[in-house]
Amino acid sequence: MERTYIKDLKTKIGQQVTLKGWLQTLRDQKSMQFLILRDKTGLVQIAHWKKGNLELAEVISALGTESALTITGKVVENEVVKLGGIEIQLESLTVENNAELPLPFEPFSDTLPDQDYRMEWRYLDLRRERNRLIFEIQTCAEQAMREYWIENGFIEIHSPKIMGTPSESGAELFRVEYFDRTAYLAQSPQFYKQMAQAAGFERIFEIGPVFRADPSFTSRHMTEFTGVDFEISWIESHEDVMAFTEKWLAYVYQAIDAKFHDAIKEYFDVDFEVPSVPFPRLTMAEAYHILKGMDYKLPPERKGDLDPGAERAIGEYIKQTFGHDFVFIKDWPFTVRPFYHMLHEDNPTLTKSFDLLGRGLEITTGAQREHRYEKLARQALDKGLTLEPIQNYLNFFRYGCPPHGGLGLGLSRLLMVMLNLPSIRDAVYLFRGPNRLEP
RNA sequence: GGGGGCGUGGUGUAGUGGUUCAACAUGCGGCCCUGUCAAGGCCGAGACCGCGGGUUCAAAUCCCGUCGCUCCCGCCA
Repeated sequence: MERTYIKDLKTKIGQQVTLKGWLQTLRDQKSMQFLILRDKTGLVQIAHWKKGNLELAEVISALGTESALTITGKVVENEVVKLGGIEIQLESLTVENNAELPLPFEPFSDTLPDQDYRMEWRYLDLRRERNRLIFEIQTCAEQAMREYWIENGFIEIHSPKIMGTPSESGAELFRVEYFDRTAYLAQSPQFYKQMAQAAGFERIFEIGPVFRADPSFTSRHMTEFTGVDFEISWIESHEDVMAFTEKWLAYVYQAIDAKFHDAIKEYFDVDFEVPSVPFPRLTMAEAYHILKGMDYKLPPERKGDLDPGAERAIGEYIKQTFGHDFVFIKDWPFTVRPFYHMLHEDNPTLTKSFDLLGRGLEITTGAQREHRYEKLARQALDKGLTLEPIQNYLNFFRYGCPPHGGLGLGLSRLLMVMLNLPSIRDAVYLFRGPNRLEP
């Protein structure tokens, strides 16, 4: 018999249906048993008169909550039933997989175990609709990103995650055995994205894993995460990248708003808003001026940079002044940027780069890249790098590479901002950190 | 890598020197209840208070070390 979803039951009054789902609650009384069944569309009560089928009553009595069940019964209206005024009169029940008792924890309890413990039993934690919703929203976000890219002529690439040479810095790379050599896990698709520019792809994107060997113990870092990257050729400056980014993100927010606005309010208590375009922009110099006005004292050793406290302060300022969740901070000093960011012609101490902050959290770094071989090599040397290890990268810029720029965005960080999640561990399917390799 | 906080039955918490300090909630087991609905009632099992050492007549409670978790900083997405 064809499966019916719980949300569709009101159209099936009087009919026999088959439901599949999990046992949320069992109320086992003297003469009756009430089962609350949950599927991804809702909850419904199932009623069973014990004397009608004593054998079945015994099976039901032995069920553990969270057991996976297939049940068949007749849909009846019953005003007495508080759960939607509908119930199923049970006819047959199959235990697909009984849940052992006791459960490691009760996923639907008012008080939940701490996050680390829940991670051990992540599949139980994910049974709550609030958690499943995060990944439905992530799916929607990725689809909207792709739609926007594809409509704008982008090509999707999948760059390798195993690399032979440390690329950007080397310090944060995981080393892996590769037959009789050492290889490294990619900490960014940066160089491969740029290769696609030299290849004449003009506009490319990639959504894929990124590995960082940083022993970071914060609520916003992971050693493996999903990076969202794109790169565009023939730009005039980083302003073009920012202009594309804000329209792209607004499109993503629109798609999510259309589908999940009410659910986000219900489960995350967030009034989801599509951000207005353009996003506010601040130069680093302006950001410093604002921080000074707010009496935020930046540690002196952070010259030219922002610390997380400063980012939160700026986010707060932007929210109050412009009512906006996002702000581009642009024109960062070369001292705090990688060697491949392009310098301003009229002020070579500053780069044509930007960060995007969402609610005071850094979710993106982008820039126009330096595509002129001599200048790029000079900048690498100025950063104290030697050219030999990055020669393959430098070669991209020898045979007609167009001017280009792009960005990298942390997918889980974007979800944190969208849903106001307190930790990135809420926003990722399975967390990987310095002390977390399982499950 | 540096700093702060926390660590009590399966889970979440209370207790912060002794005398009802090992408690409460939830979950689990049993019994009861004419249809319950965050079900309810009664009974029961379950923690040597992370681990090691120390102070004290006396330690879950104070001190030191250690491990684990967590947050902040550094680093970044």
